[in-house]
Order: sequence, then C-alpha cells, then structure tokens
Amino acid sequence: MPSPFQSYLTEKSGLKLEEFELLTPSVKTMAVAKGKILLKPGEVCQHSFFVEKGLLRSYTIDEGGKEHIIQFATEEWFISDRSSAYFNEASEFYIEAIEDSEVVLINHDFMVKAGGLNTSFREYNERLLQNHIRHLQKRINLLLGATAEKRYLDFIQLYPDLLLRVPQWMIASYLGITPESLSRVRKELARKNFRN
Amino acid sequence: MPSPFQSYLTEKSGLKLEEFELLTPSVKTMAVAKGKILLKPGEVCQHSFFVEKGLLRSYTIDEGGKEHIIQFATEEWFISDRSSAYFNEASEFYIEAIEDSEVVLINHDFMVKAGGLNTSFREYNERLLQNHIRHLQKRINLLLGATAEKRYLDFIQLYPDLLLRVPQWMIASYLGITPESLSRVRKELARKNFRN
DNA sequence: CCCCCTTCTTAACATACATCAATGCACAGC
DNA sequence: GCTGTGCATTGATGTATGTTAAGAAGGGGG
Repeated sequence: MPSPFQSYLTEKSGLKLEEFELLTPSVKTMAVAKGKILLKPGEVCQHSFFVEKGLLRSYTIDEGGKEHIIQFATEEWFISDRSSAYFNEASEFYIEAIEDSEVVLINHDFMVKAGGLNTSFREYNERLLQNHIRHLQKRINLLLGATAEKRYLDFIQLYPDLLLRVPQWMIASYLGITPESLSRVRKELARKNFRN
Repeated sequence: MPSPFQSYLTEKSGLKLEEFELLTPSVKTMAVAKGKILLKPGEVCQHSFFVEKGLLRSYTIDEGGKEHIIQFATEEWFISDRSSAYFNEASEFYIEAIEDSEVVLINHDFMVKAGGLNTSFREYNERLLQNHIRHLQKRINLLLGATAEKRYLDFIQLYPDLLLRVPQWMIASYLGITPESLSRVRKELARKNFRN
C-alpha cells in the first residue's frame, strides 16, 4: 500500500512507482509528538520534512527572546531550512511539531538520486523552489505595505484551515504582531461585520 | 571580446565558451536610459535582466499609491519577476532603470537551451534560486523583528555601494519606512557615533 | 474534582513610526 | 544669474501597534 508521501510524489512529480522503490532506502517515516523539536539553530539541516499527518512550524527567536514564525506545514506540505541544507550552513531556526504528527524525512541523497532518475522530478523540484519564492515575495510585500488587519485577512484567505488548528498567538507571531494586537484586530473586524 | 555577461557566466556557471556561442541568438544587449521602465504590472515578464552597467530596481505600488522597493540590481546582478516569468502570470511589479544602464535580456529559450547543454549550468541556476530564497527569508526576518534602525544598519552592511548611488527615499522604501523616518534614524546614528 | 497552566481578552499607558507642513539646498534648464 | 523641481531635513502632531497587568474561560493531569 503506497504511503501518502509516495502517492503525493508520484502524482505531483511524475516519479514512477518502480523508481520510488529504488529510493525507499533514503526515506524514513517517523512519528513525532506535539512539542518535539526536529531542528535547532546551530545545527545543519539534514532533511526536508514532508508532513503526512499533523502540523509543524518553523520559527526563529530574536535577540530580544521573541519568536517569529516563518512557516506552518500541514498535511502534504514540505518544511525545512532550505538554505541550511543546501549551503551546509548552521540553521537559524527551529522546526517543531505543533500537533502529534507523522513526517517523512527526506535527505540529500534522496534528492540527488530522484533527480538522476527522472527529468520531471527535477522540474517538479524547480517548481517548488519557484513557488516558494513567490510565496516569500508576497509576504514581504504585505509586511512592507499592509496593516495588521489586512495581513490577517490575507492569512484567513490563504490558510482557512490553519485558523482552526493553530493557537492565535502563533498566528500573531506569523503576522508579525503581538497576540494582544491580533485580539484587537479581531474584535474590530467582528464589530464591522455586525454593523454592516 | 567576451561581454561582461559572458565572462560572468563562464566563470560562475561553468558554461564553456563554445557553448555560449550557441546561445548568442537568445541573448540581446540593450542600453536603457535612466527612468526607462522595462516591466509593468499586468505584463508577463519575458526576460531576466543581467546588469552589465548601471543600476535597476524593482518595486510595487500599493492601493494607497505608495511604492515599495523589492530589489536593487547593480553590475553583475540579475533582476526579474521570477514568478511571473516562470508561471506565466501577470507581473505585480515594475522594473526600472535608476541610472543609464546596459542590460542583457535573457529569455526562457536561453534558460532551456543552456540547461540542456550543461549540467553545471542547471546546478548554477539552482544555486541562484536557493540563494534568492535565503535572501528573502532574511529580509522577512528583519521585517518581523527589527527596528528601522537595525534594518538600516543591516542594509549598510549588505550594500555599502548602493548607499552612495541610490537616493535616500528609495532606501527608505526598501526598508519599509518613510524618507522622514530614515532621516531621523540617520541623525540619531550620527549623534551616537559622535558621542562615543 | 480540583488545580494549574495556557490561551484569549480587555484596559491604561508607552513608543515607534507616519503624516503634514515648512524650510533649505543643490542642480538643471533657460 | 534666476528659477523651478526634486531631495533631504526638521518640527508638531496623529495613529497603529507594543507593553504591562489583570482577569476570565477552557482543558489536562494528579
């Protein structure tokens, strides 16, 4: 029976079942309990994590001790410190399970071999990178120009499912505001929607 | 005599001179006057631009009419709307010459052919993408956590050359603050450096 | 069942940065 | 040599968001 990861990959990247077989030695599935930390600053990131079930986040802690959430990852998402993995540098962030989760560990070996097997896998990988860039770009734009309220509305649009699974203080952290401010924003939105 | 672009590429990407010859039909060099706009929102970005001489910038204009600078590009930098070019979508930003410049236009054809000729070119291209991601990531982190002053200091570190070539209101726009605020930040820094 | 711990909310106050308006300054065009 | 135009600076004031502190509403573990 194919794992969710295998199904996902064969569908999205055009990797064949037989090809996937060859890669299984480079792939490990792992159960991680809520709160478990998979990567710490200072370590070199050795894996991409594919979430089969559950929810992870990546975040930094600044000199003032404040957390800033970089990314959430739910089912069928990848999460990793790409820069650390690719350039073999110390990572600057944490990756942590927000819920009890099942994740697939993908190492460098896997990427090289899969790229060697199959052109369409390489293309898929490039598409992932390009998509990541698009996403980061958009976020920068919001941070440069939009108020907390707009950023929150955008978040709701983009990740309606996360709204229900992630505590609000984490959403606030993702948006770059305090939980108190988010609370006020939500109150204000509720007021507007009621009156109109 | 090799163009700056050719020298750069052969050095960085391992593309051979003979291979480059095959690609010349897909490459055009172009002089652009200060103020000239090379890409507008709504258009699909057809080129990457490589700056041989001069200085370009990319920026968006938000609903309030305010500019937000995404990127500067001086000699030996690439600038483009990757997402637009790759996904064939309408671009959301402008690309404009800040100085009289010489740029190389690189189209999709070039990328495909170069990737076909040479594995190391593909690797080089991936390195560029990964590097871009690292850069965007860092900027997000600064926007999330750092004050205007810290962001400005970081900018100075990273782009000391740009400091002298770019008007301050553009630096302010890149940092996500107003020119007035930047002026005050600079004043404050000057005061500190004098006293200590 | 109770207690503790985390999350969320609310309020009063603080602050970084924006906005608006005026001035000075340099440089280009005539 | 003037004069206009764009950029930088400065001051007065406004506003969004942060900070601190407190209390209320759940939820899990003993």
